[in-house]
Amino acid sequence: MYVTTHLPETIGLERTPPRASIARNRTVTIKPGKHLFLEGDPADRIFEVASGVLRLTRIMEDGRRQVIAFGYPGDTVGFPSDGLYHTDCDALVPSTLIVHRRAHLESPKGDPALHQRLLRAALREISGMQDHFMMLGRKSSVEKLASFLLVLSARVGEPLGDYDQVKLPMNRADIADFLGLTTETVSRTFTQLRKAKIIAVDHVNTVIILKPIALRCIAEGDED
Amino acid sequence: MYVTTHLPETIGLERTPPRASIARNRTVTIKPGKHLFLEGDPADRIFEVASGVLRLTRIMEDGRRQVIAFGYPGDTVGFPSDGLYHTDCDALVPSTLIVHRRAHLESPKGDPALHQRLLRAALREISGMQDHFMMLGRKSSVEKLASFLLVLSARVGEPLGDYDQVKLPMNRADIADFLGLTTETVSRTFTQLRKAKIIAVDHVNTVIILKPIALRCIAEGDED
DNA sequence: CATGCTTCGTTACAATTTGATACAATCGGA
DNA sequence: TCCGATTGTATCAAATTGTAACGAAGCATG
Repeated sequence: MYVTTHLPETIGLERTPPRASIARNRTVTIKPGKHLFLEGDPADRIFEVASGVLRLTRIMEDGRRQVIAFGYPGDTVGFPSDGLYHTDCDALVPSTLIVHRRAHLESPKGDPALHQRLLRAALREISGMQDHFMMLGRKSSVEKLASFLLVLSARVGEPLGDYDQVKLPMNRADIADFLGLTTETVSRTFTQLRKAKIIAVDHVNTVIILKPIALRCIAEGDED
Repeated sequence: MYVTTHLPETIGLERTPPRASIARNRTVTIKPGKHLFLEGDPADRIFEVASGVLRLTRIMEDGRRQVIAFGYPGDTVGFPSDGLYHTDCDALVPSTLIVHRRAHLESPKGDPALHQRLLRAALREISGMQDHFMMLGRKSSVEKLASFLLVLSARVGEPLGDYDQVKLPMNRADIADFLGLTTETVSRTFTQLRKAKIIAVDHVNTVIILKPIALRCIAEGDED
């Protein structure tokens, strides 16, 4: 999910290019469910999310899935290694992306400022992933969900009266696969936070954070 | 733990510079238990492991620890974000490191080839971390340990008769914190693999892989 | 507009894995 | 050889998962 500033959202347009034939345009739009790239595809382009939400996943042969990250506006996705993408990437909602050539990441020739920016994004990515390791390896299910909601709240929360409201474009299975839990556990944990009046859930995919401080305590494991 | 080729090992020398005052030498040595840097330190240097093994960790306020990675020869550690290190790093055995200035990662001026190499290392790092996500989030304890031993075997295994031998410079707690388990579970799982005659354990910190194929099956979750 | 289908989320209960605790065994350094 | 740290083992508790059932929401069809 990365940790960056958020840009204003715009609604994605129509034209969705078939994957692997992305034109040399500066921006591109992608519809929900459509793939931007797959694991193993040659990675000639790097994408900055301008609006929408992307989902980066890896799948094991037996079907187990890990959501590596959600790509929110301001995030950069598609870092190559050995010239290939190492995750699948698809859109959760209509999204618009700024397209960069891999060459701009690899060499400052042509656009040193862009090179610099992509490089910084890669380093931020490493740092963000290190945070997530702690989450996956050492946090309990409540701590995971609380942390997740807090990060989303900081990134894309919208004020609603005195509270903060967070829309969840992903379903429970996505959250589960992101946090290393099962959907049932995610569901049970939502209920637990709801019953403790720390959050309220509206229409399944909107969360209102009633007690942000309590949520933070839980996320960090202060007592229970 | 990263996935790269291994260089020949050499024994670390005497002089251990105090952290944060690393000279402008090209290489540096570090003794077991000594810290190369801490989370939050200004990150002016990037290090390539020439010999030895490093441990990168993050610690939560309540003491919970996550081993982010082990740094083996060929690995690069110390990628900065916002000019700071985001993990602690110390040595498990005497280690020698090649020191690079951060500037070489951030700009090709001065040494374009080095810039290129550090950049590639950062991208490999991202890819390697994505692998580890799957490990932490979606694998069982046996699968985790089997995967771990296989990667070590591929990276630093030594032939021993018909088999492959792996030395473990880290203790059970390190392995546990790397895999998101407890030491007891790691211990149990070692025993389990030992009783199944898939590995043999010599002097606690040397593992002989008796059935590499069976180990791979377990690592990938083929049956049980 | 009603119907049936499907997907998704929630809940209850059982099963399993993992964690906690305690203690014995082993290893390595003094 | 002894001592302390690490590791292994056993037992029990707790947390998470698996299973199954159910209800709500969305969608297509008649």
